[in-house]
Amino acid sequence: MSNQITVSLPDGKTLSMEDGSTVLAVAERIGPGLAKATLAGRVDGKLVDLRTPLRTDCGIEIVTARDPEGGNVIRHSAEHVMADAVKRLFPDAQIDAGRADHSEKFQYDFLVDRPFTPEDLERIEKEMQSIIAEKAPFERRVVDREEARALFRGLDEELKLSRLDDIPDGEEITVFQHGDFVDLCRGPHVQRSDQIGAATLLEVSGTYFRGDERGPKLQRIYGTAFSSKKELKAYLARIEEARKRDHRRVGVALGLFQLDPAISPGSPFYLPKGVALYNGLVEFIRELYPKYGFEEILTPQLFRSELFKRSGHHDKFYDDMYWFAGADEDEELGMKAMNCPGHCHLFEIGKRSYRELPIRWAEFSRLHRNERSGTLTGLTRVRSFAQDDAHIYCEPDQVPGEVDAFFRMVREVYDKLGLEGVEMAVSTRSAEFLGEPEDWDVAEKVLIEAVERAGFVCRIKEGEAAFYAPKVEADFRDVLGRAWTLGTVQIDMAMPGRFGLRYVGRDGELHQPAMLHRAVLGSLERFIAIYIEHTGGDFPFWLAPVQVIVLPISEKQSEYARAVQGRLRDQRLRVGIDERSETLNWKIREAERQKIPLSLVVGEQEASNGTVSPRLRRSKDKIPVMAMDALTAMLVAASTERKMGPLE
RNA sequence: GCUGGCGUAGCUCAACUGGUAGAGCAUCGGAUUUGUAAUCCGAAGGUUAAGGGUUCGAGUCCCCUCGCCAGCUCCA
Repeated sequence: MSNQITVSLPDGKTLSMEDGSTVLAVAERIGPGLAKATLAGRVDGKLVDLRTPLRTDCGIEIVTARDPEGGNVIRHSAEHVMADAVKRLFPDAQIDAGRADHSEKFQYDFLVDRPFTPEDLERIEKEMQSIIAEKAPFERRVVDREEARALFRGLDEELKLSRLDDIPDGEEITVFQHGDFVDLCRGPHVQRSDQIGAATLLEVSGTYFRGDERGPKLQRIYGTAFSSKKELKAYLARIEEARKRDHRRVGVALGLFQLDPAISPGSPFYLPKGVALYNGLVEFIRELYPKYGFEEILTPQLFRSELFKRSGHHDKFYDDMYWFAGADEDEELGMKAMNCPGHCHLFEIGKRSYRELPIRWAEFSRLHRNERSGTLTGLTRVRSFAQDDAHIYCEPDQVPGEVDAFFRMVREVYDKLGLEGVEMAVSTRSAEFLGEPEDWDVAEKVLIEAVERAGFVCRIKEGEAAFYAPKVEADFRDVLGRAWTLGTVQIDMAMPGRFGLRYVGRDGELHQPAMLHRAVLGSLERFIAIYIEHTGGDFPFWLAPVQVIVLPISEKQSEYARAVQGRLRDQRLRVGIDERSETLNWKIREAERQKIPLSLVVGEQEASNGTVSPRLRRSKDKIPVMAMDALTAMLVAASTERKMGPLE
């Protein structure tokens, strides 16, 4: 029994420990300070509870609050503390299960006879504070199924008994206890409750047991916890900043769009400034298309359902589309929800030769999808949208080159937009897929290799692909650390076959082309929402709805100010003017609030010598007065070369 | 769709346990003619989301419709 195992530490040192020692014991051997700070361990890269006995030689890292995983351990423990607090205050409540999710929140579901009120949350939070102050140690126990069953039966925790039954035979069953509260749990957990430095409850919402609408209705409480009050404060500040940047608020404040869900749910009404932004993005992509070999096409908005039967959408996507009865008897029309069926049909209309491949067809048409009402959110989830969509038909051996070109375009576009830190995620086939498994293996491999060639970080999302294609998603993390999917490229395994697409090859025989779907910005609506929140409305100069505003100091300079505006407008710049009888200070304040990149102050001096006094957004730095000729040339260059700032 | 929380002026928000619907910004009018982030005065703006009910009296309580927000396979 007293065999020794060897554990190696991150710094290369090794320790000889008794077989069955815990992570905590290792930390204690290293030093008392580290032992005190220990929250969990990483054994051969895998997160484990600090009480788990070590049975074999292994590499160990000690997880403390400094480790990002440490926060998750703290939140996972705070979740138990919250459930404990609820049980103390509401002894009849049944516990279901909790979770520390990826967004720095934790949650726990309860079966109670009435919904929790905000006052209840305050009481629960207070109770949590006293549990934390009790410095209750967390204990881990391995139990067998019968013990666990007896335990939760004794506590009248029926939901928990049901959860227990979900655990497959042969799997180790562990429970964690602190004070009198015991829960079925894998861990890992903190040593004592006071390692939860700061915790607060955020909101309550309803949910269902196992997400099943027919099952019991539960109450879910959300909270968050950190190792220190300072971190909690920073988190709350981040939430507040996100709230301020909410595109629904900023979009309306900047006069970009209006939403009227009562009149058209899930569809934006774009105002002129919003259209400037929308068109600016479309024109940007459109301008790059010749370089990347794309041609734009336009296909109908309504198709007979025959088309969607061929594409498979009538079968797999029916409820997500809008359908109409046509004028002819039995005619069913489907509103365009995606461009690909129309593109495939267009491909098959002509006789295609290998000489014209790759065919790269792009389309910016508006699409309509019947999204469930509860899922609609601002511009991020809408029923009416457009994509910078394109489909590529090529010979199979041309696929890797096309995927490489996609990544080049993604990089160019995101760079100009100032989007950094994009990661790629390859989704592999799910249980339900069309086509041959061997073809999928090849396609998945092509995508992974292309991501690596392009030098992006590559993650794998097992089983997350759409039924017809493995895909790569460009995941972008915004300034607040939230991840969003932007562009995507997919290799279609189904549609060329379903449409019977053929081209004449070099050998004179008919062959089936490979087909790619790709979008760089993805949905323009979603992109605009994300971009508003990322930039806070501070758009790059080339994209700003109003690029320049002219600010005459008094009405005496009106005429000159209009001349300045006219001259810049002649160069296709978007230029406003503020001729109101307000102070200069007020006009500048307004220009700042409207996030206009450049203000041009014109007073008596400027008017008399043909100059302007430039003022950059968010900058107090003095800029010397500039002559109109020089300024005009500079602004035109900044706009056409798509620079971030006007005077770069 | 379902669960919970909500819905007051164009926007942001007030209105004690049911007792005369208010403020700031925006808008309009007037004064002011301003040199780098808030000039002054005044006016107008509401069927309190729609409908129904309880009450002497409803923004407030109840019912219903519409809409918004958060969440809704992913595990103890």
